[in-house]
Amino acid sequence: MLKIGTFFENFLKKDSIFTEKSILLSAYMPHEIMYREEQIKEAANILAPALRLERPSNLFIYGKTGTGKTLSIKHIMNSMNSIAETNTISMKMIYLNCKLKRVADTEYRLLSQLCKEFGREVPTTGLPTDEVYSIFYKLLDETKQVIVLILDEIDHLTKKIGDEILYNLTRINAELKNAQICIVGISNNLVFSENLDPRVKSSLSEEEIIFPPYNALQIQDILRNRTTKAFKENIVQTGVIEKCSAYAAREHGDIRRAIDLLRVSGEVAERSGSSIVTITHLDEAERKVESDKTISAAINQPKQFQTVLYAILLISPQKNHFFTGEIYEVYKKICTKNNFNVLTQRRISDILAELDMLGIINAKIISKGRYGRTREISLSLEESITIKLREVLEKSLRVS
DNA sequence: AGGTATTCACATGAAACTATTCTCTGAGTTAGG
DNA sequence: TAACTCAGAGAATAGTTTCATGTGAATACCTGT
Repeated sequence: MLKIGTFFENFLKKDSIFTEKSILLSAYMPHEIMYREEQIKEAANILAPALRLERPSNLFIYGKTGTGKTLSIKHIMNSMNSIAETNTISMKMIYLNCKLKRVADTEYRLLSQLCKEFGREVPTTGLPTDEVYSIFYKLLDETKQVIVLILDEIDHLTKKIGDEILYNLTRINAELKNAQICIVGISNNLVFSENLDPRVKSSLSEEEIIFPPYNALQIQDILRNRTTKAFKENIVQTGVIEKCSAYAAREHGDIRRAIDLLRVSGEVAERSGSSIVTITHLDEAERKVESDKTISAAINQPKQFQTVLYAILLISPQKNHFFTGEIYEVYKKICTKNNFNVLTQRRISDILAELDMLGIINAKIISKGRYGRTREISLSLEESITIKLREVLEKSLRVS
């Protein structure tokens, strides 16, 4: 039997192929941002008046995931905030991610986060929203200042609770005597503003910047740059970076995925005791990233989601596509057998739509003429993932 | 044959309900002066 | 009398249910030839 102590000692002795793994984590902030000079300059130009305590134009930033939007704006924010601090300018930029669950994904929570930024804790519940509004107004208007409010993933916010807050926020300036507020919205949905209240739309997008996706060559360049910093020399075999960026370019130029993939490749290589990262490791990493993603997506869903998904997994070996009604029958059986309470078909319909959104299943609404209209559903996962997922769900739901 | 009407099996929407978590308020209680 | 406790009212939120309405095309049913 392996002594666990020896294992750790060996682990320590074996030197890592990484020099600085944190460089490949998504939280890493590089000092320079490659291929985004233009966008950064443009954004900086628009926002710079804030440093002279003039209200900048509201700004809207579009671009798909992993095109450097968040990174660039944070970069600008950091430098502007530090300049404001050293020169004692009462300007402040605040970054909020509207997608984060239980942080800023509702009107109330958004406002309470803002209050918190100004050093005033607001209870998580129990207060009327109006109250939080007036607290925020008061805090804001206490001093003469310019606030730049960055709302990342703003499309999630409006999808969930509508555009009323945005309207209120854009209108807030008229009621403030001392302070001024400027809104920077970031969205990865390119047609986001289409279904926005026209008043909000016009005032929010006084200026717009579009972040185009990186092309394969740019991704390669960025990956090389990171590789030299993150790995020891000559660790990453030639061809790995090229293939990695090809993967990412295929996925609409998502640099985050490319970097993730590179890091996991390194981890895979390290775990298998290899001293170099090869293409085989990369391939394995791709599978791993993919399956980790779906499994963690599934496991983080509520019980009922998992039950529905489990029902789908039970049907899928028999047919390659099936309908809402069939799933509902199987689902009901599972529930009664295990003493879960059975939800209505209406709800299951919504759950199926969400599973589709998550990319776990593939649902298409078809009409079978005389025989009704329904979703035609198929599982969009590889077999190996399916098996793993089934095990995970069985454990989590305690069924068999 | 060709055209129209039906009809199925859900989809989609809106509103209302439920349970949980949390605050605020004011009445009642307690302990010390 | 000040401090404390505790129940009740009110909010926010996630997850549902209830009720109502919408929908695409395969079939049933006509119609006139």
